[in-house]
Amino acid sequence: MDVARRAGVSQKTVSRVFNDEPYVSAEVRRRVLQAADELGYRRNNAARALASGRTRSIGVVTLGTALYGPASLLMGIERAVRDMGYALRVVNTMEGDPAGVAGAVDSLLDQGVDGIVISEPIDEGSDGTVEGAGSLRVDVPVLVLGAPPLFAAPQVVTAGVVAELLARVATEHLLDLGHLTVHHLAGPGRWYAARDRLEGWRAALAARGRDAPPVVEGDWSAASGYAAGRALASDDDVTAVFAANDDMAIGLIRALTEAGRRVPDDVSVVGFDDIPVAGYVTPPLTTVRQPFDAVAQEGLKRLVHAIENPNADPLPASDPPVDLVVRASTAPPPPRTTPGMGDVRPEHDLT
Amino acid sequence: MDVARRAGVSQKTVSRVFNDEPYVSAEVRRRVLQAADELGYRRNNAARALASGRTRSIGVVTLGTALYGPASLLMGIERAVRDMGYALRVVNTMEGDPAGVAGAVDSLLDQGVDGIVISEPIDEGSDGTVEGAGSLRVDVPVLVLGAPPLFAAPQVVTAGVVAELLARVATEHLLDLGHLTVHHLAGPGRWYAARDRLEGWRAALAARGRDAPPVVEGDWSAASGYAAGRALASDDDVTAVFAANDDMAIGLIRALTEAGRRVPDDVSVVGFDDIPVAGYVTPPLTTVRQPFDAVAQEGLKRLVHAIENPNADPLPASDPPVDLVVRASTAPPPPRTTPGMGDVRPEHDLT
DNA sequence: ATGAAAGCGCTAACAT
DNA sequence: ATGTTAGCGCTTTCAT
Repeated sequence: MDVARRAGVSQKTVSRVFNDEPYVSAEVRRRVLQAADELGYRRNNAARALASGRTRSIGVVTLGTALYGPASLLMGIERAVRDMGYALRVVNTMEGDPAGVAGAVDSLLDQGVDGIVISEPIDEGSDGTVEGAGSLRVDVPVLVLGAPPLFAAPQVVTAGVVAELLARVATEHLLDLGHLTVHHLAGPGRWYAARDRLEGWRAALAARGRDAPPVVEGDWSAASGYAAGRALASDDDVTAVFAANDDMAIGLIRALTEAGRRVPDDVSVVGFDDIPVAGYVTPPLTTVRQPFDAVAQEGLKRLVHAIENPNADPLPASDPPVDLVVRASTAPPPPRTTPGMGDVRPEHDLT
Repeated sequence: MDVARRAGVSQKTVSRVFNDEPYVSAEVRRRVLQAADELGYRRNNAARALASGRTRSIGVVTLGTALYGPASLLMGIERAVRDMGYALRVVNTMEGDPAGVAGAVDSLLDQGVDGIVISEPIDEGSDGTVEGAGSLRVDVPVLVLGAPPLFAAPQVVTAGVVAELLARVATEHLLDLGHLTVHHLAGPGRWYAARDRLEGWRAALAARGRDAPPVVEGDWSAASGYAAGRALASDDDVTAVFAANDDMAIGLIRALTEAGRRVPDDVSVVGFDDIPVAGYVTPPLTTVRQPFDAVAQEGLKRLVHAIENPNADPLPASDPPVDLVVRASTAPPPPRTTPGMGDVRPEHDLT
């Protein structure tokens, strides 16, 4: 090619310079670099991929929501992928998408990627399984974040199953405050993320020998938290609720407050995520923070290891940090008195 | 190639089948498809890109934050890109990144993309300009979302400069309620998104002949809104504030409330974005909603047009819808009385 | 330390 | 309606 001619060397030598291979004299390297610069040369990735069989890119399958958790995780993934020297390709699977995760993976495979990240998948089949996951032939390593392995691939690594631990910590915080039990406002059952939190809550209660009250299921939205709150407010036994995300917690608190149940005086609420406004709503929300960046980095390190060392053993997983943020939405339970309504005092306008 | 041999046709015919080109008999098409299926064939994108000179992919440069606005826009872009039949590559520019937008664009160009989307850029240079934007040679069409054109590229199209309009609507809403003027809690001045909103606010005031009070600048966070609120609370002339995003509005409201200024009775607040919890904080927030999906779709349609018709005129821009969501954080101003503190009553715990 | 030759798997341009 | 012939711009392999 032109750069080679201009520098008076062979094509291969140019290739060596750009790939930082050894055995090029400083003088030749300089000439090549200069020629390339003058010509505005940049190497063609398609040709590289074709010749080498590697694309140096990683594909990620996400849910296509701007929810704080998934969006934060995606940003962490982008950063981790770039830090590892790969390019990132993104495909969303909207909820209700007929093709689902399998379709997204297929499209990534079509595009050509060296590895795939599946971020916080959900069940899609009516039978509670990931659509088509079994039938798809995946010939690159896969990293599943926040869910069990889903595909038969040369190497499947998982990371970020930390939600269960965080849910335990959140529940224990309420128990430690003296609450006899903790109710749970769960996310949609089809989300692995929701089920992990549910399991953590259940485990924390079981460890203290407490019965788990019936679960209320929301859809992550504040509106669903509000609806749950209206139902829960009439039950005086409810003194503590662990909500599976902050949005629902905020809706829940609003419904409780409107029903005359003060937070945290009458009912304590813990959220999940620590969204940006969590410290500024009324009352400031006690919540747990997910280590998105740490999870993404750790997962990617292991995925790239699997890509670059196909026959080596997978890298071991390590435990990410846990971060409980205690604010003002949690307090010890109210003193046990004769049943009856507390002082009902609606404080705020409705919409 | 194997598929061709197995189907007993030429390589070119296989190519025709997979590209839906005309002039293949139904019979041959069937045979080819079957052979491909049996072999688990999928076409190699690198080879396609190399031979055709097109990658069928679009790169997007984003800010790498999980803020609701940018994250929503990114999701809209992904969807739009996929709908147009392209693959999406993502590169973030973290704030403070020395390479900045130019570095991200460069890396996209390295990867090989047919077009580039720059999503909500910010100024990076200390002199208030986009770092290196001028010196970079970009030879593919560029779409800039929410900012003026930044690069000299074969075609540069912009879309989504709707923030200014939305800011006008928000400000006018407060004016219509009877407020004499409206204060503005702006986003960081380096963000075009912040400056657009500032301009819209200023224009709305100017159109009614009102003076624009001094601007308070935040950093999008609820904490910065809270800090601004403490400062504003002591000024009894402040009866209406337009915040450049909902997070800041929520922090602002908290500070006002703690200072004994009731919202909306004493001070009205309008936010920007309609984040998921906006309707469930106290009081439910009046805000404007950005048409992210519409902006992304329209922008991408025009970008793809520029990619596929290099010599044609750019498609005209169209106006996206405007959506003011009126909730309970805005009301007419309080009756003008003798100056003095209202009833100070701190209602909630601090963190 | 450098070069020559071959070929990765497609599509473009031209047959037939 | 189908086939042939060339490359696309690199990396690989093997020489030197």
